[in-house]
Amino acid sequence: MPSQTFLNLTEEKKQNLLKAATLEFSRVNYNTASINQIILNAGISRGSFYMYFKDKEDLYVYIFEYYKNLFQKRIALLLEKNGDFIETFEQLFDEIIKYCKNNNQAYFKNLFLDMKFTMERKLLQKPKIEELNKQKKLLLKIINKSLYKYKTEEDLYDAFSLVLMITLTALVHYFIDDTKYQKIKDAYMNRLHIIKYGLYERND
Amino acid sequence: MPSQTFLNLTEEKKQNLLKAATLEFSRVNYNTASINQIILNAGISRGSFYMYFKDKEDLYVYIFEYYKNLFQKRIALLLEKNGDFIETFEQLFDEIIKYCKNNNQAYFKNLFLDMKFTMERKLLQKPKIEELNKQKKLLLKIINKSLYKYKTEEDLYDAFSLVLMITLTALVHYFIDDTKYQKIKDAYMNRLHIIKYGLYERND
DNA sequence: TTGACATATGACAAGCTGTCATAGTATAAT
DNA sequence: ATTATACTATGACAGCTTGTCATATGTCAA
Repeated sequence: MPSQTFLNLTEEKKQNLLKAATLEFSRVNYNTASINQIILNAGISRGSFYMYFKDKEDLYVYIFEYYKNLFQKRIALLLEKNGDFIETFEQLFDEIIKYCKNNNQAYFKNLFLDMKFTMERKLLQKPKIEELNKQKKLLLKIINKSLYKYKTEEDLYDAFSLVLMITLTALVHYFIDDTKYQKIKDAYMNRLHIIKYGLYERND
Repeated sequence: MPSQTFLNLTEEKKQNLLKAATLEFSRVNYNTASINQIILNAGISRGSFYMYFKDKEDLYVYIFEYYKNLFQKRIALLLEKNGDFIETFEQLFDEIIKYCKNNNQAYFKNLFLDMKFTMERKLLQKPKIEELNKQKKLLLKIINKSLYKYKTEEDLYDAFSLVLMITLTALVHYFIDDTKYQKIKDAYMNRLHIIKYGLYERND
């Protein structure tokens, strides 16, 4: 979380630092990214940086959260898709790829390659528990329960997070070898198909 | 890949270094782990270390591969499970947790928390392509195709990797809050259930 | 014993991070 | 207009990191 000092800064100054940081996180992966390089990019002093952010991770998460919120809002798409979250993710997959291609592609590439399994949880969570529950409730309200076998809220929410994870993995695959969109999309669709109708022949 | 120099070392010396490294990777996560600390633990000189391994990652991967191979061998369990890889993973999940609890638990905790989405691919791959294909072929030979809707090798292999991913995620969840085994196991089983029989009510 | 080769060493340069005493700037109050 | 107060900016610094390299030591064969 950035300090109040940072938040008080003029929009210009804030954007300047965030741009400088994004540039560095585009150049190399998270581990290799250097605060030295960021303050050089931004043209600010070492002391100032530590006035604004606790450390590199603090800054990284802040930028990450921005995009996270951006994509999270698009969950509104659920309404257009009649509460079918599988179809929703299917479209989001393409939207996200398109967005990443047009905005800081290199940044997103490093982001997805650095993406950890633990992130899935971060993506599902708003910082505060009340917020989380609110989001969860909203989601469960929008979801068209009649579509699915599993009716309890817990089951549906877990199914939702499963599809989120599959989507994330597909995005990561796409950014590993960014040439083969169609191949990755097909594999992604296959996985969704399994989720929809199951893998087993028999149906006991 | 360690140098020939390292491989030539006596078993004792090799184990000494690997133990020292595992100790450091147990103490802190990968990023924070320090080569300085490792050579201190091992009682060897800086120069020697770089004689053996290119850098920290090189060493980390080497240790990782050891356990990877260990668990990979247990895929033989498929035979006992009549070629049902879902049931196979179900049991492997418990075996792996048990193993980790009894061996370097802290190391595995950090390993799983650091686990990236890109790892899924590493886990599916043997270094050489011929080896990979051999493994893939073997797998497809063992798998009981009659169980599944999807019959082509590509589809089955992708389904396999999907279940692998779900298992990995469950393991990561377990190591995030290691108290709640039953809760994580239940969620894992739910996910496998979805994979088996599908999520949709209708079946078109 | 000598050479040739493999292995081990630690001082070193170059880089990094986080801190802190100091300096500067803005806003409010007298 | 001047002082007080609070906020903001600075860069030198200590203490850590890594990877390299000239040098030293060990080992085996001729």
